[in-house]
Amino acid sequence: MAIFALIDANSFYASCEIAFQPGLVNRPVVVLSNNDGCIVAANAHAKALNRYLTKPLGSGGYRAAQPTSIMFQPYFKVERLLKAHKTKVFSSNYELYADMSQRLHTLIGQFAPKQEIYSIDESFLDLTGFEKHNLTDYGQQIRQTILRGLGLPVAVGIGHSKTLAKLANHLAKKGDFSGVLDLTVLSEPAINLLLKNVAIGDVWGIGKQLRQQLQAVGIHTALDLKLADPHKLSKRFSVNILRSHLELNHQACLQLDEVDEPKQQILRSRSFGQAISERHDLRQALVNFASRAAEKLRAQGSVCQAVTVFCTTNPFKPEQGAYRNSCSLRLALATDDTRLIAEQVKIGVDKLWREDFLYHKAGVILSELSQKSQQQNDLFAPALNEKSAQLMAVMDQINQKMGKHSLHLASQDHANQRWAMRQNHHSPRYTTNWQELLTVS
DNA sequence: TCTGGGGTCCTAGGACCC
DNA sequence: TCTGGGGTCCTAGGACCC
Repeated sequence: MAIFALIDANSFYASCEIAFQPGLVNRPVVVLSNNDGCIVAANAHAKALNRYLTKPLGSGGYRAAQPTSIMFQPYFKVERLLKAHKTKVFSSNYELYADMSQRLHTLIGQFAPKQEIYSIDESFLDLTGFEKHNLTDYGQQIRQTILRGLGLPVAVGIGHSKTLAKLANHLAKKGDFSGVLDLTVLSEPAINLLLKNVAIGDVWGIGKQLRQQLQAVGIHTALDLKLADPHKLSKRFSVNILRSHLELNHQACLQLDEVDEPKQQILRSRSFGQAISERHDLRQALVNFASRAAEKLRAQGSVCQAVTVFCTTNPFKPEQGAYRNSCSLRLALATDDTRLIAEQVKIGVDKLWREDFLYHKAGVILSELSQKSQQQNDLFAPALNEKSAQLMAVMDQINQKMGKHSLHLASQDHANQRWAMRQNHHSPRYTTNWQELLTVS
């Protein structure tokens, strides 16, 4: 029988910050999204502040106020609460988190021949054939290695399917298991007892909508889904639910995905630090996004044939006027040249632009991607330009060596960006920038 | 004043074909 | 007068994930 492990860092972004400022370990710590918009990571001390929050009553007043979570709360709404409890607040420092993530996955990978890097802070391992080891001890070894090597706390969940490994990981974080839970050695009644206490919405793949639909047919816990009649499930729901049902019954439907497939679309979007009211600024912002997207495109060796541009006003301020629109453009020949993509973006901006709106967010999507190495010339399109490839390669090299945006298009106008992100609580890039190394006094 | 960003997969429905 | 049915492909939108 297959055995999967899921290793997952506890509140990863917050833990990365604490790793470099260990004095914070007993204080609430939160990390904010771009623009210091809302809370995207919180350590246990910060999550404990949940008890001070309650959801407002529904408009009918019939629903009881429920405690809610500080996760994903807009920062300005909880700023006072956080301050009152001496919370350390960080803007997101993705350069640091990405570097820590690489180190984390490298360490995890040493514990099994097959690894799937599932997200910035999660890896699956294939532990099939490791049955003769004590896998709980093995999980503890993984935890110790990562704690010693990176100062990051992780939890380890083990089961006969990915869904069960996820679920075990979820339970391992909760307390009674010292960070490691191996379901493969538990009896069926013992497992069922655990599943009975997992809400259906906490099962991997069940979001808000499906949770409500499942609850409506009497499925409230992971155990309910495990014991449900598969025929009834497949009549009423999509194949995903049936798959979850099987996976909860120890039948692995999802395999380990070892190879890192190239992305099928590349998206770069941002909310602006300050709303945009001039076409020139929107164009400048979108050309900047296009430039970053094109870098990512080249980094995975792809070319794109479609460019989509979108923009929207602030959905939280409809009184300022609401407008959102998008525009897709196709290129005659797929490309990875920043200049050609930027050209399309400018055309898109002119199509989308309406006077008298305050633009709050915009983005660029590159799609219809294919591998550059397999690209064919089109009889009716301009021939592939070798100089373009050389120029882009030089641009990428210089920017990698000298820092982002060292070399950019004039229309990006890098010194003068009124719409740039707000980031008032940024920590140093300890591991990726010589100017920002940790100093020890 | 201040509300994130980047992805994948699935499905329904329309266009089109024979 | 009577006006089918089945298949494929594509796209938009919804739902989910972290």
